[in-house]
Amino acid sequence: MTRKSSTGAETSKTGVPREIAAAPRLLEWYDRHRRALPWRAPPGESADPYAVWLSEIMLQQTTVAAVKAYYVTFLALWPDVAALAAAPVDEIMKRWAGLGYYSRARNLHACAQTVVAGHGGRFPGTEAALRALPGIGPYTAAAIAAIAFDQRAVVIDGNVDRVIVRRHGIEQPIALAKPEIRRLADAATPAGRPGDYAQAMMDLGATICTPRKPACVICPLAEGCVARISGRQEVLPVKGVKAARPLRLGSVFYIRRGTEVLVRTRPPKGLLGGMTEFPGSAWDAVGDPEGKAAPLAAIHRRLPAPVEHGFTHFELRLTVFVADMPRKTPAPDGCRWVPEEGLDGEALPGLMRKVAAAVNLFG
DNA sequence: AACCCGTGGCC
DNA sequence: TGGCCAAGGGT
Repeated sequence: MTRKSSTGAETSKTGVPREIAAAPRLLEWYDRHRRALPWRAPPGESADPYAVWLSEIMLQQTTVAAVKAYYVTFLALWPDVAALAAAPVDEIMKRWAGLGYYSRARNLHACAQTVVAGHGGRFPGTEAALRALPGIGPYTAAAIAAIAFDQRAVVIDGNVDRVIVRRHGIEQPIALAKPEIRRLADAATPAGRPGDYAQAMMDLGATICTPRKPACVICPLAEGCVARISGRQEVLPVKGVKAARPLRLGSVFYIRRGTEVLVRTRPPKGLLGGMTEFPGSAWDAVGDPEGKAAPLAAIHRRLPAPVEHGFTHFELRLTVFVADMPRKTPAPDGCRWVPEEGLDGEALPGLMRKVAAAVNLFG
């Protein structure tokens, strides 16, 4: 007979939690349907900790599709942790440009240097030691320990959250259910093939137990899934209350000197930390509609349409001003001239690429 | 604990 | 079109 335990976990007639029995089913499915990804070792081969680490950092809050090309480039430029540690951080920022969450790039470099200087150039093989490295949090430490070092670690990412919430019919928002999710994930994690199990959960979440329209009909874990049985697979997980995204305004100045353009480097920490930008005003509720924040006194033309960009927690609308300066105009303090042709090679974030594109279009 | 931190693709 | 979402970490 079937009953519910106090945690809400389904139990079989033997009293064994279904999650334990589910692992072999999941691994069998993984062996047939695993995605081929550039950072994955072939079946049966052990993964390179450096490759696993690099991919996991890039994949933090970032889609597989966006990561692939960056990963291939990084691995070609810096094939091992020593090479990455020896690279100038500016070069890493440039190659990271466009991928977002730029503190990851700075931490990537810091982590590589720590591994070289403090661990003899080899990644530590325990979850606790990995967790102590810059840019490696609970998820990434567990993932590397499991995938690269074959250790039984409880790997919980957004996919695992979603799969477990559905499988157990948890009706609370994920943020409130974290402790229970952790308990259930721990109970479900097998001792054998921990890396494959972790990646199987991610593949399941990415291809079958997707956020929208999950493909329960072909799901290897459909049996015993509370959400599936109750028809609530498209309702769970319940979403939490989202904070409103305020609008911030500002100005940005695209100032040319012949074939060069004026740029500066943002402070190392905070939004777009360490990245290159065109000079401009602060971003606030008021903005700079008249272009008073111009770094050089000049005749500026205002582009007909502002550049808009969505960040995680606010929306930005930038008024773009364009000016042309005489050949020998010196760069103001904190700014420098760079060839327009070389902008692609700068550590230019997506927002600033939008600005450059708007200038090319209108000005 | 609650914010802060990018970007592109999806429907 | 706009809100949602993606292999989270730092503070």
